[in-house]
Amino acid sequence: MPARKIATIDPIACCSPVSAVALDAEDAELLARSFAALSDPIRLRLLSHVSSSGGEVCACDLVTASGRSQPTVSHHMKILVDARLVEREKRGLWVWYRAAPARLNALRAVLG
Amino acid sequence: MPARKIATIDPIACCSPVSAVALDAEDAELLARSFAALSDPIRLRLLSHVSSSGGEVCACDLVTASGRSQPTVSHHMKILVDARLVEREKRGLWVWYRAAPARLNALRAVLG
DNA sequence: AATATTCTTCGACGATCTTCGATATAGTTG
DNA sequence: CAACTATATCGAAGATCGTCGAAGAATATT
Repeated sequence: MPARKIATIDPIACCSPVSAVALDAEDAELLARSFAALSDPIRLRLLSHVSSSGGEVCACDLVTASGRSQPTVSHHMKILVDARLVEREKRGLWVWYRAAPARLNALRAVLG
Repeated sequence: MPARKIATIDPIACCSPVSAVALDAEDAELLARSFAALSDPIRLRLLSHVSSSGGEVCACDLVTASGRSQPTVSHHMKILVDARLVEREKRGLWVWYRAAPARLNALRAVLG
């Protein structure tokens, strides 16, 4: 089995490992966007907070935990949701976040 | 064995997986800097080019392969070197790069 | 020594990012 | 319906980033 691309179509696992084949421009763009979501310390702590909670975390809890303003947390969580690293569910007035490990697994696969 | 930190001292493998324990500010800062090195499509392609070559790649080769100016490539390669993702060796007039997989492995461990 | 070559650093410009106050939106409660 | 609450969006200020031409540093050649 040649070490070619796994599946260019699949937006979750788009690329073969970095060390296997040189990335084309489109895959690089997609991957860079994902890693950009992880390139901010506040976002990493927000993601870690959600992931390590085991279940769901309320947005209001993230505001107090991160020490940033509410609009700032909302902005960062939107980036994490758009990157498919966390899932968002609104129930009543509150918004609940939970980890979406599939994309993290894909990124891990790309790294090696 | 509790799922605490692996080794805060080690700059290579600094952190336990994101999903295990909430990151502190210092670890998040260090990790964010590493992921930031991967958050640009040009850098991803440069890294991929070096990693997939199997051995060493000359800087001049990277300029033609990336389609960017020579100072821009030098700038990006410096970021990758500073992030310990590639190693640089100067021999005569030429600069050679090779992959440094240890840091990539550490980042992969953090992701899961 | 003088010249040529390869790469790094500098300086600058435009684009993007982070941040937060103010405001808008959606949903609840009286 | 009106008041209230949790979150999202807007607008702006300041910081950081990507980019490249120009200049500088290191090394080889003649």
